[in-house]
Amino acid sequence: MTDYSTSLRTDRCGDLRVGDVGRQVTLCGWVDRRREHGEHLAFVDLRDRSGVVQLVIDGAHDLRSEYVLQVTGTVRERPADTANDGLATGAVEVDTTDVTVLSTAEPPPFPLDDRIDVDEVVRLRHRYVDLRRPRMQRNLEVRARVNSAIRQAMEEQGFVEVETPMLIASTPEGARDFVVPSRKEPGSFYALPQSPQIFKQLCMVGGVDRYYQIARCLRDEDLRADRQFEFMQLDAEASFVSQDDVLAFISHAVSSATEAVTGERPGEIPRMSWDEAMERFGSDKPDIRFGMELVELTEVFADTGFRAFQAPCVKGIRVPGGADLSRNRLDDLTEQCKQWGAKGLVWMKVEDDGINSPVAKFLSDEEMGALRSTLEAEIGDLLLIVADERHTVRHVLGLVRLELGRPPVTEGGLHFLWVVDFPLFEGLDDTGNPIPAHHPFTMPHEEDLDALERGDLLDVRSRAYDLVLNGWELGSGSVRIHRREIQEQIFAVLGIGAEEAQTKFGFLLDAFRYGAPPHAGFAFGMDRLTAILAGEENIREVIAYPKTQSGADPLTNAPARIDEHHLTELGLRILPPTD
RNA sequence: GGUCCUGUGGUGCAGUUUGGAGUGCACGCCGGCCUGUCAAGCCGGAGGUCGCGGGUUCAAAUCCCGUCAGGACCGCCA
Repeated sequence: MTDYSTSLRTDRCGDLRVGDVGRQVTLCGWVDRRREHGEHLAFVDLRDRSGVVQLVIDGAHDLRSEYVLQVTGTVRERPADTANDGLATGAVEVDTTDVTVLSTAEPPPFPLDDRIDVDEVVRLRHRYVDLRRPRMQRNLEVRARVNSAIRQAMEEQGFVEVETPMLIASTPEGARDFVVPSRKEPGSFYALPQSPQIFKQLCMVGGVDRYYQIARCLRDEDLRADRQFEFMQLDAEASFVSQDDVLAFISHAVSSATEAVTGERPGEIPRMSWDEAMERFGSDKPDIRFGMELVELTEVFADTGFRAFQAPCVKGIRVPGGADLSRNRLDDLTEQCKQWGAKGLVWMKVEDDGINSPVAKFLSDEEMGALRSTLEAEIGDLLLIVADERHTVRHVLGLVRLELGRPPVTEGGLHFLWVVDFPLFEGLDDTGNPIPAHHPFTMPHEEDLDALERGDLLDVRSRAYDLVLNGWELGSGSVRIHRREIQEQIFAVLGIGAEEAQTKFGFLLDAFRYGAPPHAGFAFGMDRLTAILAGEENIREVIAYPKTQSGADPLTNAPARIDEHHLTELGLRILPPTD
């Protein structure tokens, strides 16, 4: 039990219980609420990180909201019928004899009440006030507990924490780098790390056979509910291991973090192949908390006369009870599907007297029957069908499924999932070169080395894997290539020549010449894991000082201009805006 | 780069569809009353560039155009 007493206080407000009755205590905290009954009786809820306790004050005091107080008094049991069951300290109160105002305060810019959703930019501008709210206190605590549990879990498994630099050389692949100008070498720039990827692989060559780091990563890409410019990853890498070993290490870590927050350890995390995830859920990060899976209909319409269904792939989803969606909503949904890349969306309402759909007249009775039985349609359901190239159908229906079925973050439990057997390449670019799905050091699946040899590149799976939680991609990893000839083969199919490879990745390739162990690793986003465990839809809620969607910080007004002489020193000049 | 939603006293909202005086609700704030409240209660009061700019109109929070800010999403994030 931590001792929270200090020179200024004996106890924390929220810790007082019936067992403390009779004790004289000194407390420090903020005025949460006041209930004044004239000159001779006032109730003041005093709040600190631990919670609130009711002070009973006799005599006049000018105590306003958010004043910081030090009070001394005696803990006593509340009179009969005045206990507050809704409060942890509700059985007691402090009969206050001394009150010292440590700080006065202006009225807060917004109510410190978790029941009211205040505009986020107002909260961020006064984040120091926002952080006093129980919700934020709790989220920061959840975050700290997750961090601690992850560290402990990695260390239990023999991982060594190694710190890697923030000022590094820009690497050409991947996300847009944040850059930092060099003063000593004007015109040259450092990049801030998108991840410690190369450093951790160098650690493997360096004999650190189990590396981990809770690392800050920075990517200059557009922000989202689950993405900030800077974010924290558990980054890990191990030597002399297989994919299964890595999955076990990371499963242990996320299970420990989950247990630390919820008190319950999740069972073994199931695995699903990338192909199955795409076929059944239309996503490589399937949210398996709910059904509405994608159902294959290509065969049903193999000989159809309906032109819109004469496509390489037809799939549908059944929305239980969705027949009451309005025509407007369906039109919006159809429009959205077009924006997502489909030619259109076919909807059918299953009603008492048959199928209600604008396209029903184009389909034969056999097709209708087969459709209903394949989708297991029941009266009151809505059926949504997309026909197109297979990847488009999966993608669009996957988004439709989430749009219509995704539960709130706090519902449906915690469903971790390993997605394995990713393709090595996700397609071909305009010049016919394959696009690596992961990074170019990802080991091809050993069973698919023949296909790689033959040049059937899109059939080659990789030893890459993702960890998914409730439809959020927590992170990804892979077995790395440590053999020179396979690396050269990959570079060759990627169209990267020996010289280019040397320029881009020279120091890693050089390192590999000095004895590279087989190794594999993983990294996952701590903010995302923490948000879901805290029941938040948005990682900003678990970050003390986040940025808005445009990348600004309303608290400090970053980003900001810098002085001319500062620019000059760095050899920089700002161009006029172009438009 | 794109689609959609939001912007009204300190805070949360209604009002915008169908133009007619800044019209309303709740919280907070200020003052008064109040000895068992706990989202205390009662009485009174203050507080507004309806995000900003332009247009239409006799008249704009309301309609139109532009712009800024915030949010959700697509693209992007090897």
